[in-house]
Amino acid sequence: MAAAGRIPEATVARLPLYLRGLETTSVGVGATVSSDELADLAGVNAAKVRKDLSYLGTYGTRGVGYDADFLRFQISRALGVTNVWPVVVCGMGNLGRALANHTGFKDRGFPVVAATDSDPDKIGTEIDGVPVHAPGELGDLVERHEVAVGVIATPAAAAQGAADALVAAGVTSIMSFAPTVLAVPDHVEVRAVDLAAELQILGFHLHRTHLAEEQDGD
Amino acid sequence: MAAAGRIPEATVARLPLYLRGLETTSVGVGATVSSDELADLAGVNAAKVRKDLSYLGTYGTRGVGYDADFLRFQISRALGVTNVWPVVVCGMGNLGRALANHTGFKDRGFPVVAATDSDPDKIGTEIDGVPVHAPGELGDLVERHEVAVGVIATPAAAAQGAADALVAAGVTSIMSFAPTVLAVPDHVEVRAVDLAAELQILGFHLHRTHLAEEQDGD
DNA sequence: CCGAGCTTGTGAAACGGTGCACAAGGGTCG
DNA sequence: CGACCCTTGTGCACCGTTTCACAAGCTCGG
Repeated sequence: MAAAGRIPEATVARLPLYLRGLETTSVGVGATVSSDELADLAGVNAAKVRKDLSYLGTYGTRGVGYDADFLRFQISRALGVTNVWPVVVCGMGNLGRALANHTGFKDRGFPVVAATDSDPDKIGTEIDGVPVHAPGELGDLVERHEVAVGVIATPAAAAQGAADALVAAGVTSIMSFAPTVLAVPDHVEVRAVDLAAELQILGFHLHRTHLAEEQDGD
Repeated sequence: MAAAGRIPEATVARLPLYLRGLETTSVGVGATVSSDELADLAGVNAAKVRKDLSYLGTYGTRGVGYDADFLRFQISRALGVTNVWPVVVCGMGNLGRALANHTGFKDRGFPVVAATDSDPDKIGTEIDGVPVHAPGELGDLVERHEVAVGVIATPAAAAQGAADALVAAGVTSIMSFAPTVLAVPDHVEVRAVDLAAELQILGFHLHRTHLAEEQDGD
């Protein structure tokens, strides 16, 4: 299996979990992890770990495991974590503020360098150290800070406008929390996170087990 | 295809999107939607819409489409949206506060009735109308408010403790934002949302296209 | 009442991902 | 130095999901 062939999307989605696992456990230099241990750290099974890592290259040693440090480096490299991708947050409501201040972003190479909001009271201020600008300045902001990723945390009604502005400014990666479908060109990648939808999926299963219990119990 | 047979997990995950689509477009009583229109509203393709809806039952009319109101009702019923599932938020940091105040939750049947935090300054206060309690009171809170869903928005280190407390209190549905694997019994369903991991997936593709451009361009 | 036109519902094929099971191969100890 | 142990890497079968393609079936106009 070639070192840098096509990596399946499902594998890409798990690489951050492996990396997280390797980084949260303080392993000494030269220490090894087995696929079993890494599986526990990431919450998947060992077969998947081995198959996933095999897409990156042959970095393990049979009978021993993976050198933790080396593996961390290789996953980081595959993910491009060596780069720093500046982020702009559109919409500084409750969620936007929380995201702008989220330490996990900066820690993993995604510093929030600026934000936009349509509220005149917020424009020109700094919220938790992040300067808030008018939506119209998005193009400037992207260019000035070499923004690579846009996070949309506006109300649903404003989301498409924000997306359009981001795309116009040349941003090709968008993470959207707005409960809405965004229309963007093909070369732009959108990851939509609908928190309420997520809860509704939990609700579906709750509902199911409730029904089953009623039918069963009486 | 039976009306209430097993619904594939992938379909369940899309039902909230269909519902969202139907609710955000103000369709008159008696209006119909075609699978094509609904596909646009939900951001999927028409074939998937038809297959998904066929798992719920035969609610469309050939040559016409689906009665929008009736379909909305049927999807709601399948999802159990008629029920209200009270939510408790563990960890009132930036993210927890944003979630507790998220209107999308209450609007879709998931009112945040209480929160916990370990900060003594917050315990006993109300944040945006949500009373904050000590983590030790979780059991009481769950019982008193008939909490059905726990949202974990604590730092990673405190997440397992919060999960344990929720499980001990009888909660079987957990949505976790902590970048950590949670160990829970089999009957407990966890949906883990790692926001930084999400960005890293975007970063991977950014990295990829950057590499391709470099190799291509010079 | 019939035919044209449209949209659903659904077999069936294609696809991607998962998990098993085991050969390959390095380490270790006697 | 050889036998044993251990863990990786991977071929393969399986499964859930997606997509296609088309028959079934409804509506409407003539």
